[in-house]
Amino acid sequence: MDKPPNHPHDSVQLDFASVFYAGKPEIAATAAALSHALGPPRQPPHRQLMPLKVKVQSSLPPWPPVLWPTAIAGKHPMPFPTPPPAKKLQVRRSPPVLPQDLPLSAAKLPLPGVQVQRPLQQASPFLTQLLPKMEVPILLPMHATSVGVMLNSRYPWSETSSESINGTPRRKNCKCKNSKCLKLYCDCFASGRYCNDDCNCKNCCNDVSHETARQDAINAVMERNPVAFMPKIGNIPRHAAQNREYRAAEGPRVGKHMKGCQCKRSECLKKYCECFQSNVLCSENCKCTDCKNYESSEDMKEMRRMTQQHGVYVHHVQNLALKGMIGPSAVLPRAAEKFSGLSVASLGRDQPINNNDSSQVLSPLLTSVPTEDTESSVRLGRHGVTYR
DNA sequence: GAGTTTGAAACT
DNA sequence: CAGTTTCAAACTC
Repeated sequence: MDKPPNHPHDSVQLDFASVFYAGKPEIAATAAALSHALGPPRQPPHRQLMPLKVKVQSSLPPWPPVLWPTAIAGKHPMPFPTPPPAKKLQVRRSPPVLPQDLPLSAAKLPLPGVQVQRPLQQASPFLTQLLPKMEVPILLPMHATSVGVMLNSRYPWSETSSESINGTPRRKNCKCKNSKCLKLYCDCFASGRYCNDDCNCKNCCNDVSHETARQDAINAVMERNPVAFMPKIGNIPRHAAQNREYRAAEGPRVGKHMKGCQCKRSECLKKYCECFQSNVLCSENCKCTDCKNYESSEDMKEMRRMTQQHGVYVHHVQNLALKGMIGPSAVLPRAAEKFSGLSVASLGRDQPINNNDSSQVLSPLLTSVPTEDTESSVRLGRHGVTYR
């Protein structure tokens, strides 16, 4: 059994980075003001990522092994990692929900397997009044081995449930050979899990007996990319994150890949594409080529429909597309119809995002955007993306 | 099940 | 930071 962490557990720490991740830098400024009002942070401010720390009475047990509510966590309880260096983004604890979607008002909700006994609103009357009104998704980044980390994986929608969702199997076990399961190549590692007996990995160091090496690897990853363990899918509406029916609904999820994909050959219609695999549409974050993972793409619709209904990988659909039975020609008129009268800001993903390949259906809609070149036109559209 | 393709992660 | 290499999953045969 792992030793409890040596954390003071009488505080809840919000990190401004969370707010930045949520795309709300202005809220971060507010949080900074709050932080100032509540007193100096324990750690010196680091650039703009000055932590807001709210001291509250503690009734949390000092060391509950993080009991993931499902079997996702594998057979081992996740030990609380040792805190990374102060410059790293960190927070003391957070519930196992999609953090980008966690409003402060939801922080008081009891979550499976985790006791949240001290709602943030209780920390300060000021917070109580102000924060719930913000409707701000608050990220609660955590150490790389903690619950929050588990939200970062290639199967973001299977994180909160042990069962398969609409035929989508839950996380697979890895088969790593060379990475020792200590790099982000390993999905177990990337999602904060220990490998288990069901994995087929070799020379695995992602287990309790290699905790030191594992921690070093985590730190190394965080060094390269402080948000490496953050959830990859963001902008998920509050109700969606925890609503099983919503998650199981047919069609792409609402939300987007935070980093975006860079697919070149898969047209973002295969699981190579992280967006497609995560069942979200590509977004302005993506740098993909020949993307067909956008809302009105018939290819995408058909691919998803067949995948979900038959559980068969739908190369058939691609063949249809190649034969011209479905494809961009079917997309454009619809897009044109939808686009007419809409502002650039509503372009969204109703049309191909990236036209790096000029041979690919350069939509006349895009050329109608008054910009200097096509690429910038596309970018304008991307930044105006709206999701319902 | 072996081999190929793909794109993210890691490295230079 | 762009280009290259490594890696493991997805995919094909």
